[in-house]
Amino acid sequence: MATPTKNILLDEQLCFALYTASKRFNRFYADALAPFKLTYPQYITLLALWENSPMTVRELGSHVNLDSGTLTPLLKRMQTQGWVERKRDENDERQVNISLSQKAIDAKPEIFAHVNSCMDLLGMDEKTYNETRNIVNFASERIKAADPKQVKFSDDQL
Amino acid sequence: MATPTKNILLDEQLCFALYTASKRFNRFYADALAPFKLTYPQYITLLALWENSPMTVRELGSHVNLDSGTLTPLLKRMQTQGWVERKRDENDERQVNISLSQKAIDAKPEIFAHVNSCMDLLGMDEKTYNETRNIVNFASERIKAADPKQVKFSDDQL
DNA sequence: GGCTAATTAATTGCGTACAATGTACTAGAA
DNA sequence: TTCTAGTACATTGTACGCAATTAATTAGCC
Repeated sequence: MATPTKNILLDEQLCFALYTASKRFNRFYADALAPFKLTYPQYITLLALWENSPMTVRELGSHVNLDSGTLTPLLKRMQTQGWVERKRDENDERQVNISLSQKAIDAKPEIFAHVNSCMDLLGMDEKTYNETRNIVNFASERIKAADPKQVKFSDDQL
Repeated sequence: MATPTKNILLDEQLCFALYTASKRFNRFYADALAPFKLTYPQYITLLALWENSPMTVRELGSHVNLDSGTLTPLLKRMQTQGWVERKRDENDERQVNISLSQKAIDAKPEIFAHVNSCMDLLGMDEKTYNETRNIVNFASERIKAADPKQVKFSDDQL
């Protein structure tokens, strides 16, 4: 006889926990970043650029795990709002270099200070925060490595 | 003097870890659910309905943490594909009752079995899986409780 | 009953996500 | 040099996610 189908409850799912937590953080940052009119993906784009600017769209995408289909319109909006500049590379015209605007450079301390103030609301000490992140990253690596396409559909018959 | 602005590195952020893990799980499930032509939000909608059907759009939304702006088009697509039925309540015509189709009831064991097979790929034992979920949920509750809107923008001057 | 406030979905508009495709460009082989 | 891959970005199409608005209905109050 087939293995009895284990029931799957929504609230017991790790994926649902991550999905929900990610959405909540998204809303949290939407509020925290509202004074600067930045969205969360725009904020992480700035974080990446503050660490290293300029970068090509490709380099940027590898840091924030987004492809050009997402980044191109996002960066155009950020350009319109004066956060970044987009310049096609003179040597290799396939590439577009993304650099921080003066506004973004100037706003960095202010944004950091405000975001840090908001983070204090979480009431998580540094140890808990770091442990949580490490555990999430551990699971994340496992998910990344797994490839469901290799699971034969007939496996349900086991 | 002002508190020195602590630097914020992308890879050290809990939010980024959750954001990335959530996207990876999304892709994981996109592959795992491909044989059934279901997306991840559609799958959690089915999970909720398998636990309790029918439900109104509002009840369903409170289980999966989505509002009608997301659910209405999602449910219409699921109706088109034969997973659910949508019927306006006869007593209170403001409400729409969502119920499982026979197809969804019949497919449950098959979907559970296949998803469980895919989950085995993660190579996480039950203890690790549950601990990870509990830690994520703990952080999630903290995020939910925090309200950045109450942080005065002048806090950066501290 | 008739008026008003609250409730519930649906709609609209904007911003991601990402697969698939298109286009411009570069570089290496014949 | 011409052909051919390969690379990098842009575009298109589909599907969320959610705030804000609208529309329909119900319920409370006089």
